[in-house]
Amino acid sequence: MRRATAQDVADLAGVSRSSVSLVLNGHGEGNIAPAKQRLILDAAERLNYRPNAVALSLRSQRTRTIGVLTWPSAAGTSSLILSAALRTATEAGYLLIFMDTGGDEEVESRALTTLRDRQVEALLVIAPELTDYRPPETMLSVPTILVNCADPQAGVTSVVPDEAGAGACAAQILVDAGHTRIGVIAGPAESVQTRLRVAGCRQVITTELAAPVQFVGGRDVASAAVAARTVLTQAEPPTALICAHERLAVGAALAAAQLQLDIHRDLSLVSLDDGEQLASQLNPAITTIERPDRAMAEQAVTMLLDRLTREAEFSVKQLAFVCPPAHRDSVVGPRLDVQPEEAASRR
Amino acid sequence: MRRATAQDVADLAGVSRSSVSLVLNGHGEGNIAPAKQRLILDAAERLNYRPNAVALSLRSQRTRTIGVLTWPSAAGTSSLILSAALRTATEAGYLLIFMDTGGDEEVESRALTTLRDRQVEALLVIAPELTDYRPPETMLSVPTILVNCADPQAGVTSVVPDEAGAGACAAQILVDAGHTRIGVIAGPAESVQTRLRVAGCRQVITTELAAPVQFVGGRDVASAAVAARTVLTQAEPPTALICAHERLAVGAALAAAQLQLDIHRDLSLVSLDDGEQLASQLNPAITTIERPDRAMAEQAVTMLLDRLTREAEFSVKQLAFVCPPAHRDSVVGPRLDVQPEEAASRR
DNA sequence: CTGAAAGCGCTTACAG
DNA sequence: CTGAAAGCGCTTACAG
Repeated sequence: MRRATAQDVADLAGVSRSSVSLVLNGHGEGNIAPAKQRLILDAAERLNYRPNAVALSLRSQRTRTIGVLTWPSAAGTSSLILSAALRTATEAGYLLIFMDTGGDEEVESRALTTLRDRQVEALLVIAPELTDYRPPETMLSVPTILVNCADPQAGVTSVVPDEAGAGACAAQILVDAGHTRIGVIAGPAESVQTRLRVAGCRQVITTELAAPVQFVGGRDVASAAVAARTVLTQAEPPTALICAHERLAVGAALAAAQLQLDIHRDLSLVSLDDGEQLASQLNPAITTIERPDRAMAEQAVTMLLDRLTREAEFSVKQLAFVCPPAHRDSVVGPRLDVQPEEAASRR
Repeated sequence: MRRATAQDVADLAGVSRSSVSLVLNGHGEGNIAPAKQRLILDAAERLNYRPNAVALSLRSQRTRTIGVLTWPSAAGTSSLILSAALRTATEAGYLLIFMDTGGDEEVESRALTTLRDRQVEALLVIAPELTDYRPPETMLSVPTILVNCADPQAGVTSVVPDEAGAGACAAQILVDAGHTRIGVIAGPAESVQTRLRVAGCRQVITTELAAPVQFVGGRDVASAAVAARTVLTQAEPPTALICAHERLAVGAALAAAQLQLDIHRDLSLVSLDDGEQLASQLNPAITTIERPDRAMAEQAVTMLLDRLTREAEFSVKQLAFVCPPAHRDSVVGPRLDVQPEEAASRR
């Protein structure tokens, strides 16, 4: 069954296509006789008429479509970013077309061509975790925003989490709680995201504490467990741990369990990132510094829409979003081993 | 800078639009003089001409676009399904337009209308975990496949994992290894996915073992840890555990660590699902039954494309994909507490 | 107040 | 061998 066109409506109502268009777009008043308006509305209703968006696009030269490029891969991209971007765009009447690059420049280039052919009005590049992104030349022809990745040359505007700030926040929480011996499960050194988080920790710890801090590796759950075990079994173990990622926190929790260390009583723990809602599912729930995925996505899409509708130029090149702490039950003051005389004096 | 149109190419080459179209679409041979063909090709190249896909769609009445509806929410949807669907569609020259329903029928209905207006040729409905899905009436006008969800009335074709088979497979692995006392961390009872997995386990265990099996709850990491601890500390504890989901396996691993139980030596563990690659990151890596996300997505898109290009009707109403086991290091035979005389007799 | 015409960018018969 | 015309479905000036 073919979809009804404006011509079908016009035929049924006994008027011309122009009249149908006028009435259905709210320009009937003062132009079309009230009786005819009713006729047209009824006919449209009866035929279940809806304008063909493709024809509309060709006519108006606007597709109301935003291309989304996942880089280096769609796998791993935050579904929170996706859903927030989706919702914001939909509410404004825009559609999102997704394409994956697979981290391959050749594929990326073809994807950009396809998107350009489809006349997308703007572009969003989304990365699973903060990385550098070097936009190809062709990208410049359409308003573009990078989400969770940034152009080192700052040629393209980006919306990113303040990862260093997040690391600093984590460290500050522990320092404020009174910890002086802090260990950091740092994660893979080649990751931009991890490097920034650790740098933020280091900054706070070294200035506030003037105490040595231990940075150990860990790239997945198992290796984080090993790293945590190593640092927790040495002579003067840290009283608190910072994990650069929630998976590392799972590893740390595993190590603590093996060592019969209670995460509330014996050891404090702060984790960066709770995108997978893993850290918050542990017992006790781990205090985390969250990545503002929803806010970043909303901001990016909103900026794009503003640019498209109001022709407003982007006023900033990089927007770094604060990562808010979620205080849970894994942080308390350091455990002071109670001395007999001290205990006595308390009475 | 405006994009070049076929008219621009025609003007530059000094021919008509028709000739440009003919040559650029490979119908030049025998129709257009070789010299003119060269002229046209050069002009197109010089102007960086690419046909406008919107105009093409209007003309051909084909948008080469598939709508993707995430249900009940985009958050949590497997990025593996997304990336596989993306790749398969892209390779065939099709585009994917995503819309989220947020689990709201009103929103879903609006999304379907929008997709219909945009003239999508087919529809994919994707769920984060196996659930029932009742397609609204309006859906029936375009070829549709449900991925990871199924229509109880079987009105719409669906591609799903064989969750019961996955559960059975997990149980069989432990039975084959010689375990007779098996505990199951079952997960939330209201989840279709979980219910089927547990039913599969139960089936195998009760027929193969004629031994009682313990099913305990667990809905997240923390509660799974509690459940595992309960079952492992009773009088005759199970020698092996099945977790209906990898998050539950993390909980079980935590409980085991607290109880100083070694997952290889003292306790075997099989987990369903490794979509987040959590179970495989533990130490030892946990044997899992994988969800065939990639295969399901490829199959669904391929069926849709076949239907669109070859007009082939769907021949099956439901495709249940086998969930393949990934054997790792968490399964060995049950630990037989070595009796002195037994040990002696072995010498 | 209303219809005929033009045009968005394309391709495919159809004349010549 | 090549160009003019028609038409996909729409809207917006423009005549009347």
